[in-house]
Amino acid sequence: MLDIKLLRENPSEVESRLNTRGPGVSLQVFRSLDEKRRTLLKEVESLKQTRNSVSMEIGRLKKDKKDAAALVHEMQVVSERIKKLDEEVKGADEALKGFLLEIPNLPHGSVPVGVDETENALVRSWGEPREFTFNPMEHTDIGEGLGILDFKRAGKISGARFSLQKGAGALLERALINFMLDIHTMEQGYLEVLPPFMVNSAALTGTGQLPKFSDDLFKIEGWDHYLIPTAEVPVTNIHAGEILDGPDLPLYYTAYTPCFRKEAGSYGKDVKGLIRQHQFNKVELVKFAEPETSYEELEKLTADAEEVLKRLALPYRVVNLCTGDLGFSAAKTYDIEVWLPGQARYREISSCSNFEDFQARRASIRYRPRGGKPRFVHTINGSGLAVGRTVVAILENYQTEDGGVVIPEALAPYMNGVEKIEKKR
RNA sequence: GGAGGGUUAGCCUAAUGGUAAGGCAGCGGUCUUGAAAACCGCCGGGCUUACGCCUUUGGGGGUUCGAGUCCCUCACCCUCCGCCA
Repeated sequence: MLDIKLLRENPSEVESRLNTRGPGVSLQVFRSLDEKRRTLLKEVESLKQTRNSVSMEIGRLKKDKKDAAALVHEMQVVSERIKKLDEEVKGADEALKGFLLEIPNLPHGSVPVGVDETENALVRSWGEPREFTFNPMEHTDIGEGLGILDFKRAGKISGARFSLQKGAGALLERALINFMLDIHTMEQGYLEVLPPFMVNSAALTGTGQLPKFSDDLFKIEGWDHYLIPTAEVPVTNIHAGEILDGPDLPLYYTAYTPCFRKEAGSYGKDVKGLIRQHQFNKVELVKFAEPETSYEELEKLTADAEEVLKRLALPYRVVNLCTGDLGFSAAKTYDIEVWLPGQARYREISSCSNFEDFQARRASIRYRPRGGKPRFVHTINGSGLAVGRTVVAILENYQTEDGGVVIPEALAPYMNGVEKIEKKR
């Protein structure tokens, strides 16, 4: 949610910055709603002032055993009017809030202006894609060939966009989760949390998935609960409605969770394999920081996610998403894209964003600077990393000509002695 | 699923239906070489240049001139019973 004062004071600037995300945002509606609300508020507040003081007078008269009938009658009329106006104010409030909840965040000044992902800016790249002496396969063929990925049976159990991992395939997933969490907790200072995988609608509104993107979410029938689309939702909401101590900031959290997404509107895209699933595992990094340091923290968080790829010796690049490709709640986002030899292209494996105070305002997450008044924190999060896509990257980058897969050296301690996944003869 | 108890500001704790009291922590000041103690002030949110005004007792609704207080309802927490990995 944007600061309402900013919308009042600089509507045209806000409008033009929002429009770099794509056409169609108009603040006309806001102006009229806001003015209507303030007019109503003025009238009802002055009536309440009258009622408050007269009611006190009535109390005094009754105490002195004097007659107050005339004043009581007068206030009956005033109260009726207040009741009616209060309803109008409530209506105006809800309309205004509803409007504000659907306005996306303002892009940061360092975000390149552009229409779609073709205009994202390359920030850096790391590692050299391996030269193959044979034609590299896609992860689906490798995995099915090794008997560690079984999409056919996953389809039988659950349908399209689900997977069944077996043997070394299941172990690899579990090893990666532990590997990533260990780096984040033991070396980078994040506190591990294991949050609920179902959240209520208030939490989803806090981080920005609701009210606008309910189509992407799995809702539990008959409950006000949804499966989480990312650990960002439960972890960011850990501090919803709280005032944190300034000296405690920044706070670093990491969490492993499965994530559930409908992937509505992606029909035909990545239908094969582990790339785009209704359920996938992810290790998430979440930070709460003071506004003055939030962009430094974004750089550090992105580097923390990159470290995982470096340890696994997987080539990647980092791009700065342009305004048109930016997510609803983000002010700035770095995507980390890993090299996939089977597809001969880079694919997103992590998305690291600074939300500034956009989520903090929606979820009411504040901190008290030493001795000062409460201020909204800045929230930063990113994947560290998407586990399923890391499996894809390992299968494709470490494949051998005989159809096997070598386990990256750094992962060896987590693989119970398995050094290479090989075909059974 | 059933029964009972609870939710007041960052924390703790009051308030015969009469308009949220007090303490702790924190911040500023006086005093002090410095600190502590003591004393004074500030210390939920919004509007206002200001004086002030409105609002806030878990959420929503009702009764009333007036609700922390009475009624209804929902959420959450605690205790016990039932069921259960």
